[in-house]
Amino acid sequence: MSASSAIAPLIEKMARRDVVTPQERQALAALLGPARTVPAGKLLIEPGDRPGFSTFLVSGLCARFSLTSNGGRQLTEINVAGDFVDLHSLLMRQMDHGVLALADCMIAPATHEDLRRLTEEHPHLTRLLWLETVVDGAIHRQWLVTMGQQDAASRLAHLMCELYRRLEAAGLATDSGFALPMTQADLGDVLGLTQVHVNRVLMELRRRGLLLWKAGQVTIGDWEALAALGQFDPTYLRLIREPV
Amino acid sequence: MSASSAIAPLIEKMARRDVVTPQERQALAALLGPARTVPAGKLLIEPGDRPGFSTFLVSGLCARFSLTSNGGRQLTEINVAGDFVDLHSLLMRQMDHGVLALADCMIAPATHEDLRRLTEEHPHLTRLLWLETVVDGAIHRQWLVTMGQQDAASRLAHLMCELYRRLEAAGLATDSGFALPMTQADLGDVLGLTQVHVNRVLMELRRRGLLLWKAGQVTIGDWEALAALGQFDPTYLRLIREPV
DNA sequence: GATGCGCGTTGATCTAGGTTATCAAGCGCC
DNA sequence: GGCGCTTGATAACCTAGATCAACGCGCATC
Repeated sequence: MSASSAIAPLIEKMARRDVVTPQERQALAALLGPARTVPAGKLLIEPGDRPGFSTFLVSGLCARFSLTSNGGRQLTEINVAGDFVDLHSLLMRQMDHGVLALADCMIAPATHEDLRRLTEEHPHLTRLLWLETVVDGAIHRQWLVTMGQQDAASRLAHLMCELYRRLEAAGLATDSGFALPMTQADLGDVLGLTQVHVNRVLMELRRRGLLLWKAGQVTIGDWEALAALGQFDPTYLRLIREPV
Repeated sequence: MSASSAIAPLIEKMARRDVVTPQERQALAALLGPARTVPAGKLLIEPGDRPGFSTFLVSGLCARFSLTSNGGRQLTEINVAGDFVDLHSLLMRQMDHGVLALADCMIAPATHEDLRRLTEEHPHLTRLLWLETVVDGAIHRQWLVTMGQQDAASRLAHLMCELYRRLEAAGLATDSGFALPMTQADLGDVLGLTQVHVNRVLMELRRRGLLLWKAGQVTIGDWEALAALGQFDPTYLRLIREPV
């Protein structure tokens, strides 16, 4: 896969937000080093690492996670193709979390040296990359709101709405649903629930015809009802054209 | 208050992370418009606003919040003097949350026009401002971990540790504690708990000698025990010298 | 074809934290 | 000095979700 097609999903997402010039597209494509694959279940990035590059997700699905000393694991964001999974490490230097491949992933590195040079030479593109990390923050805030204020069913509904919209933006959803190759236990670590309770809530949503999740494939049964249950408002995903 | 002394707490924080040149200090000071005060309990920023400037907190204490349609309120971050409370609005354009003054606040605006110009002319300073928003994201992630994986007492302990370290970095803590002018109900909206349960947990921590909170003043009784209970690791606050 | 195992499903029981209500202390305000 | 309002403190009761324990099914391995 060429660097320019590898970076395509990111450019597509950025182009929904602002004009991206041919020179900028070229500069982005030039960032990516040789791609490699990581099989499902392996780590893309170890927690605490100090990478000299940021990792771009060309294809697949992965999740940021933190471990607690009492054996817990919290997934703090799910990343889809077109996301930099640790762009913030350019500035944080030390990773505050790890990144796990949920499905087989293809990733490509962008060295911090090249990224830093880009911030010197392409201020507008820098703002667009900055926006990527800012949207990560907005997603985290939204998850905090659902964790703190909504019950298990609403939380699950909200997550499914978010994933649908984000995968759709990356051209990875169908009219009826999307692939979600993770276990119910993984999902519990996203929502702060046990695998058992995730199962019960899934059953409930299935029974009410809102959602079907079978063989790693989510089928939306009733989008309106699902969005209402999850109190889903996509503003925070910032998928609209407003130049920066 | 002059612009240069108003921006001082931000420069101090940045200088813990990287070298900030005199020209950069000057450029930062030049960002701030005339300061104004907002009394405790009022909003600095309405949710959904499209401000033409970002708001810098010169002094006081405020919190980002989101409301849910079922009457809930979640505070997603507490901001201290030296923080930009909505730097991300430069890129998000529309606010995804509101900002509430917990104590009387003095704030100063930095127009998006000036901030954009700064990103054109000061790449290194741009990276330092970018880092500010990246640390916000790291704080959100840490809160997600505590919300999803820790019980009420650990969550409260973690929050107190975080606030202590951040206020200390801003020169606003004493050896023994810090001012926390908010109600137990507010704190419940931070932790995703009810006021009643916050009260129970506070009593428990007080009984165990970890913490005393009286008349808006937190006194740390046993830092080691508190940090252990909250599983607090300050890495995510990124308060160490590592040039970007 | 037997064996194991990951994953989903289900039931029984327990508990952290929610809900509701009450009361007292502090405090500005008339 | 009394009045109303906010905040903290507590108690009684209730529920969402955790915990623990099976069990079944698909699927890979031998």
